[in-house]
Amino acid sequence: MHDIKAIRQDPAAFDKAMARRKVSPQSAALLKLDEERRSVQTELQSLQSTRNEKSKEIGAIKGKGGDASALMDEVSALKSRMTELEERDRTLGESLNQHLASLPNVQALDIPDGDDEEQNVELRKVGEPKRNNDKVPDHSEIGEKLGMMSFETAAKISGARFVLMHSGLAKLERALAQFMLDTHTTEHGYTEVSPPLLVNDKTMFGTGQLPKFEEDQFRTTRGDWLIPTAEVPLTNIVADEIVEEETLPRRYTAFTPCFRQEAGAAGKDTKGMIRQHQFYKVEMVSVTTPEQSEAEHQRMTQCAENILKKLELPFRTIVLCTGDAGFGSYKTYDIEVWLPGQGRYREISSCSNCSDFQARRMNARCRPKGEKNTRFVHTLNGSGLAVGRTLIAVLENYYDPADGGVFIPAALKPYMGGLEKILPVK
RNA sequence: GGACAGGUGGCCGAGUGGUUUAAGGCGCACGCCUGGAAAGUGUGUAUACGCUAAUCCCGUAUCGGGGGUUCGAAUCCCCCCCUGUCCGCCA
Repeated sequence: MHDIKAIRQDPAAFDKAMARRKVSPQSAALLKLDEERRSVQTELQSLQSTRNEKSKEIGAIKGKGGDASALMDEVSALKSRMTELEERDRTLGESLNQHLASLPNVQALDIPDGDDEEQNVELRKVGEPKRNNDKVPDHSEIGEKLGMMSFETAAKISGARFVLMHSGLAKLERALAQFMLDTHTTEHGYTEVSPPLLVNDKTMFGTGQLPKFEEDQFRTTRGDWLIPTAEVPLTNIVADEIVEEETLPRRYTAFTPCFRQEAGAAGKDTKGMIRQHQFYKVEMVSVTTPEQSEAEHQRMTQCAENILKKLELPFRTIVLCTGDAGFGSYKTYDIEVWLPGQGRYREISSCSNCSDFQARRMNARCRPKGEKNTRFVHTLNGSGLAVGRTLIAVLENYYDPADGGVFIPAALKPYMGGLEKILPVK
């Protein structure tokens, strides 16, 4: 959501920012609505003022037993115009808000311009990618050969884009989640949260899933939405709140299932568990002051990277160009893990600074100590990490071609009861 | 899911159509008093929009949310949401 006052102040700058997002100039249409609305409000408020004053007089006259019918007629005469203005004000406000809510966030100035992922820029690489001399199979093949991963059974039970795991792999998934949560809570200072997984319209609007991305979501028969990421409930913790700035930054983490229709992804990643309707993810969310968000963004990205370092998985971090960044993003770093089975890096985490974009939609504000005025908080979210994709990365990077087994990364052994290796079931 | 009772400022709480500009209390902030503190005492203490140099002043809106009746609504009517208690169901 954008600040109409800021657009009023510098319409050209706003159009320029939208142009980087491939959005045509919007300020003229927005300001026209805004101007008309304010003139309607000015007239309406002056009529309300008159009405209030005269009604008070009527009260005083009647209190003394006098006749106020002349004044009452006068106020009655204002009514039709007032109703008209109220209606107009409402309509204009709605169109203005709808228009503002449909536009993506402005991007940071230091972000590379670009049309798609081809123009993303690599910032750093950590770890040595294992070249595929050993002919590492795809994770789905590894999993099925282990006898612990079945897309067929999942398809029978549910349909396409689901997977069922058992034994060692089911436990490995749980171990990964535990390990990530423990690291974030004990080393990175995040507060663990167990949030609702079904949320209402307002919440989905707050983080920007609605109204534009409705077709990507699952909805219950009651009208609740299944969260597509824990970012949604975690960020909305501060919705409609005014928080003291001393208490910022606030850092939340949660381990939840995520549900996505993958509506626009037909034909993409149909094999394996890269892209599913349901997957587990450990999410990080930070709420900060405007001054803190840039540093917090770096910090959060490092927290995500730290998980991969501990798991000794090779990765690279990239900054998304203007054409590839998400709707609410001010700046986004993606972390991509090396998958030997695919012979390339694949997204495993996305860390975004949403500046005040979500805060405006949620009406989430903060107040500097001792000051009267409030301002909007900044919100950030990042995967820390996508558990399913991390499991894939472990399978492919720790695969042992000698016996088709998978070694357990040292960091996970305590969570796997000391197990060294997952071996195929006989 | 059903029945009943509720939802008023940071908190408690009065208020069933008009001097309510939401009483009063608590808390908080600042001052007075004091050697210092407590007690006492005075003042202030929501958010948004508009106007504006301004966080002053002024205007408007907001008493869970939305709509309606009325010259005038915290108060009356309708719909919805939430909380509590009891019943039912359930892990």
